[in-house]
Amino acid sequence: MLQAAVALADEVGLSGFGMRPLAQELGVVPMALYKHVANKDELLDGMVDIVFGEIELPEADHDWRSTMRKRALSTRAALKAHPWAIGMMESRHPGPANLRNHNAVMGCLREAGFSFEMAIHAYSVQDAYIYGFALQERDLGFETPRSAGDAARRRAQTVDAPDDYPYLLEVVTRLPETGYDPAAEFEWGLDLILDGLHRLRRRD
Amino acid sequence: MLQAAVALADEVGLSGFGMRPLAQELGVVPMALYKHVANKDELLDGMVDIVFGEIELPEADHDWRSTMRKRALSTRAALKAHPWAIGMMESRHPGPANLRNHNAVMGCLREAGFSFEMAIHAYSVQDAYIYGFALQERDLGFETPRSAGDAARRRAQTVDAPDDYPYLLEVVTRLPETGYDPAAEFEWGLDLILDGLHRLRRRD
DNA sequence: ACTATAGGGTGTACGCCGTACACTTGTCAA
DNA sequence: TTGACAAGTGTACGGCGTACACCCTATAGT
Repeated sequence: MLQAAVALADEVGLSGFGMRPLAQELGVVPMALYKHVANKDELLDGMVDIVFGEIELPEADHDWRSTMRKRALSTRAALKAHPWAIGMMESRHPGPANLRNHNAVMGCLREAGFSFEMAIHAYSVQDAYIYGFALQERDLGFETPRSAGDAARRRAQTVDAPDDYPYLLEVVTRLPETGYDPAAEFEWGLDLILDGLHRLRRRD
Repeated sequence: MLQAAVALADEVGLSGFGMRPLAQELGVVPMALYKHVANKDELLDGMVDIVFGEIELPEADHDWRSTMRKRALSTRAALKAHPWAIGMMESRHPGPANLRNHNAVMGCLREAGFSFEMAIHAYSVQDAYIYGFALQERDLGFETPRSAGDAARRRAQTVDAPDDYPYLLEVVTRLPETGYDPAAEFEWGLDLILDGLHRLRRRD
């Protein structure tokens, strides 16, 4: 049932998702769902934990940097597959997959020699970047290099007086040419952050 | 009317916000609102642009780094005052304040000598971090040092088997002691990113 | 073999939501 | 005086989450 709920939300988005559509999908009357979950909120909790379960757990036998890098890419992949989850990953009652994930990430940093304060800093900046990037990617519609250009052009056409915004104009004209690649963009920022953490850590 | 809508959303949150409550607040019947906006979506567009309007515009006469730092702090402040806007800043039809803001940020970077590609990178990583941090701050309930500790403790109590998650346990026990300060945390990550950009820029 | 129990599905109904559509009212220009 | 137009009103429809009472069926205990 949770699987069906996730699949439905993937298809129709968060706004189209609900108890009644889900019931229909399962060939059942809406109230039947309430035999398995207390309410819609609890259902969403379970769905978010499924998404957490799709994120690769950090493994202990690599260096912290490549481990963190892998889990960042994996997290982005999960959020890309389930865009409806982006705003809910940290806001809901945490499930077991959520706890395992956070525990493993924190464990990776601490075992790598990060001080407690430093580990908190590192965790915070990485997660903020990952979630924020996923949010932008979803909202701006920059899915692929091609669609990024299309989205940029579409935005440009809705602007009344483009000449008032010369720098924006440059973006929407040059971005399609240069072939913006969201995956590469994500890794660029991620590496900038990991570089920064690497440098600061050596100073301990 | 837009002002009233923003104020109401600030009070009751996005879930409690709607045409009917807003109409009641204004002492008017719900359908009266539709003389001023086409629908709820357009209303939200306007509200988001008000939030954009509260973000200080970068000024041209400072160096790029302190300018970007100021606008990041200002953006966080606006998002903190209007948490309901966090997931909507880049997803809706852009209004004039939005365009002015993006144009000014891009202009600051380009005038400071960033190449086009580099400016895109810099913009992307900064905005992802700002929006992501705001999202986490809202969802985790880390408003002040004190409430951050409370939130951590509360989370800890809802976990079934805390001993399975030793590193998580360390977080929820030590965070309240160390006096986690979200504002300081935000600036820590922001400076890490700005440092990275500064270093990369010199290499051009 | 008979019955009690419980887990899952059903049907109805209530109060929310956004909003389409037809109507009234107040104001000001021609 | 009249006509147009901006602003507010009332009713109604279809969708939502879900409370509550009911039913069916499979199993367990006697």
